[in-house]
Amino acid sequence: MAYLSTSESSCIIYYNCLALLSRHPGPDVRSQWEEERYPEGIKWKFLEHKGPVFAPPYEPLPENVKFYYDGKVMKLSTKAEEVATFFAKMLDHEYTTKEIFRKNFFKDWRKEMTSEEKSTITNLSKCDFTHMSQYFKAQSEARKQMSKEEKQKIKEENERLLKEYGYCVMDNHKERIANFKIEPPGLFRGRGNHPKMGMLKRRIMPEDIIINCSKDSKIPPPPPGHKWKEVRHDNKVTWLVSWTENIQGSIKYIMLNPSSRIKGEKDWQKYETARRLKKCVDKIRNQYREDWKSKEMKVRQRAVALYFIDKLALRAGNEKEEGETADTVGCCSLRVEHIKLHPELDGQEYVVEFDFLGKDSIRYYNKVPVEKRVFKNLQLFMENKQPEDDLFDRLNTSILNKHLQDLMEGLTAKVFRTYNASITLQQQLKELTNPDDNIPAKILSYNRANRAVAILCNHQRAPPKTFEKSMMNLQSKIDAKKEQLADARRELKSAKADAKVRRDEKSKKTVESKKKAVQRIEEQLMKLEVQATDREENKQIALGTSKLNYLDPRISVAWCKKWGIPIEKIYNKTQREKFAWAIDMAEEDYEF
DNA sequence: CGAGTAACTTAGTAATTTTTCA
DNA sequence: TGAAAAATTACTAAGTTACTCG
Repeated sequence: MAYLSTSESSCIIYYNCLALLSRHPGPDVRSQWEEERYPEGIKWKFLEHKGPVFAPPYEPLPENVKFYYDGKVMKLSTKAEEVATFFAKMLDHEYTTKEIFRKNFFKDWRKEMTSEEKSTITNLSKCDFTHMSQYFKAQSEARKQMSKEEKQKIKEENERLLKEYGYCVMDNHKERIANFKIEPPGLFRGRGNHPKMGMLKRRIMPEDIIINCSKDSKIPPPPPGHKWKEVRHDNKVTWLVSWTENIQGSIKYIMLNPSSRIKGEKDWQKYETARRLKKCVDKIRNQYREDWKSKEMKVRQRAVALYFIDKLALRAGNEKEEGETADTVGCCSLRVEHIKLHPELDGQEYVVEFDFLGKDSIRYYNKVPVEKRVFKNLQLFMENKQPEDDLFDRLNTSILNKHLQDLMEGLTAKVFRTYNASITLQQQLKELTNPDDNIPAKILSYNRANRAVAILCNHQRAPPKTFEKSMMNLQSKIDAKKEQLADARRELKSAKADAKVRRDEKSKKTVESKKKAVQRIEEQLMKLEVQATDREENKQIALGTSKLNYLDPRISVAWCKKWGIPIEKIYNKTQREKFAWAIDMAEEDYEF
């Protein structure tokens, strides 16, 4: 598309044109869309939706499902029973064995009890939820055993819900909503060692809900007998619905799907900012290397932190309120206890050993050789400090981001992650793609490039429970295929011998077809082996997060075009929807 | 500044659906 | 054709960043 420029200022126009072209172009396309270059901060002009879908009401257990306290049957009040079922449903989970979880749960559960229940039920260990738990297991089993028709009915009901509540209209477009269902009540499951795990997540009522839509839209009615907390018309924000959650007191939102115009444009902008960083990253690197020598402690700390963020793709690391969340850190919040300095380690000089829990309590462990000056600075920062003291005591994310803003408009710490991820993919693809490879081998190269990024960003996953088994299955498949290949080769050989003797057309044909068979099997074997390699290398690494959030999709699209790889091999349906803008726009010569 | 809040992006895991293969 | 495995989607927690207010 010739009119597509990659400059940021034309993003909005481009996207709107694209959206229109691919949807239903009206007669006055241009003027209509050019109007939509909103003034500062305005996100939309028209917004209409149906409001959220609430969690289904609690259905009390059948009479024959019992709860036992201290060995004796006890009938619970509806409210207490509901909370008890939350615990019962998690009985098989490790959570329910954790002291903090049990303590928090019991405290919140007691709040829901009648005074009578409260005086009887004083010890969680005397509570027997096993019958309830069995009942739920049977229920889920029964759900699996449902007939085709019953399943179909449920599916249709879900589709109806989606059709009715899953879409909104924002400025002439019907857009998919990401999370139109309100989170149901349950027990809070934090990640890692969360001090609030097990607390009761209360049921959200219409009275908790703030609706955001335009004044001239049809305002969604609250459920009968209820009222919204508030209806507002704020077009400086993108959310449709919000409520305050009771565990951390934070606000939750209903927003649009990543395929929507508003999210797509923002995503595009993000990558354009990262590309602007590409242009000045050398200058910035020289600058922070100079700053390592600064007389000012604050400047030195800032420069070393920025070096880590750039080199290791660490997150900014905001301060967190102690006791409110799991103890995790990012760059600016690193403590002395999180790094070890090795003047020499395994033949390398000036090695820094990192060991800390990052976002989602995922462990970051890395031994990194650094420049001497960085090393000396770190020694300085750690002087006279306790393990639990901040490494960068003169620095926080606000100071760092203010500095970055001065270096480049729109630059913040997270832009470095985006930049380094995308540039790494591009460079790895160049390095790893072998033009002579077939498609599966090229895709392996792509996955390896993707993997390099995931490793850089420390995107981990728990190894799948069935990993070992599935590897073994694959290996036996490979072995079987090898045997099949040996057989086919033998057959080919004898056919050749036969043809030599007979010298007729028919036996020649047989040779040809046997040759083809061998080739086919060789290819199949190769595909299996590639698959095995790929899977093994992926054991603990999650590719999805970087693909979805850090890699400029135009790099991948261009790579597919260049090597004739169908885009479906790289992006599934959801991903193609999210990256529709990139798929239409990037040509094979696209450079990040 | 420093604390607090709002808005939005990024994240791993659980649940569900689709595909594969005996 | 149905069970197992793989792929996808749903879910919601946990980050970052900008901004306000005293």
